[in-house]
Amino acid sequence: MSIHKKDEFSKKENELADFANAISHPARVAILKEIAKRETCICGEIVEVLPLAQSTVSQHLKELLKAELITGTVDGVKSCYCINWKTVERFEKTFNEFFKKTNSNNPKCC
Amino acid sequence: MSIHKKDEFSKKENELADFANAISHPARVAILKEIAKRETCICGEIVEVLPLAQSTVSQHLKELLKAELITGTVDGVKSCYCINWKTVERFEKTFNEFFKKTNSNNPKCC
DNA sequence: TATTTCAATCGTATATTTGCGATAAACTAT
DNA sequence: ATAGTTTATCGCAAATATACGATTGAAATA
Repeated sequence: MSIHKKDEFSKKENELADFANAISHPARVAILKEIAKRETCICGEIVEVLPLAQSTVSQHLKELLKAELITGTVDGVKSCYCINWKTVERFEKTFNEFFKKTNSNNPKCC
Repeated sequence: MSIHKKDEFSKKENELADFANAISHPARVAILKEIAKRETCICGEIVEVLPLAQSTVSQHLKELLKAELITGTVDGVKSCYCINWKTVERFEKTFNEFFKKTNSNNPKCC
């Protein structure tokens, strides 16, 4: 928290960076894809389709939860996960807002 | 390259993760913002507006270049940088494609 | 009740990222 | 030629991230 000077940057900059960080690992992208392709929540089964140990997958799920990209509930012995579309849309909006402000085909650019 | 099993995941998953990784640090977001807000390329001046050492900023710029998020040219003793809007748009597209496939307001979700 | 199953957490090893100062390389100005 | 600018790179220290096996706890089942 001292060498990584996150406090020196604005809230928006950190928000965008944090979100990006959540999907900055192929395993987390794969997990999201696996959850998103279902009609309902996914209960269990995530570990089986990933080339990673159960504890590792659990850690990645924890990070996705922390970023509020997924929601989780407990169903008996199983854990169920869903995409949190609200967060996905919020990121989309923040990203577009951030990058769409300026001229995207400036001839004066190098 | 062995402990981080990136090879085990698909090309698209890695592409999305790599892009996200490039903007997963507030300093890099701040750098992009600084470059994007100009009408033309930014030559020099980046270091002054960031709370980081020159060498650190240079490293972040290198990463943004690697991700092709910015382009760089040399103008005498100065280095000029521009946003590579093509990459920004490609990410936007990949991201939307990835997340828009499924129902975003599924009542069966937890 | 005893056993099995599922998933979170702990402990640990290794790899990567972040950050800075020092230096180098290349151009500019005197 | 010399001195000053600007930026990339090197070398290092510290922080984080990634991955796994082992363990734990809680619920399901025999």
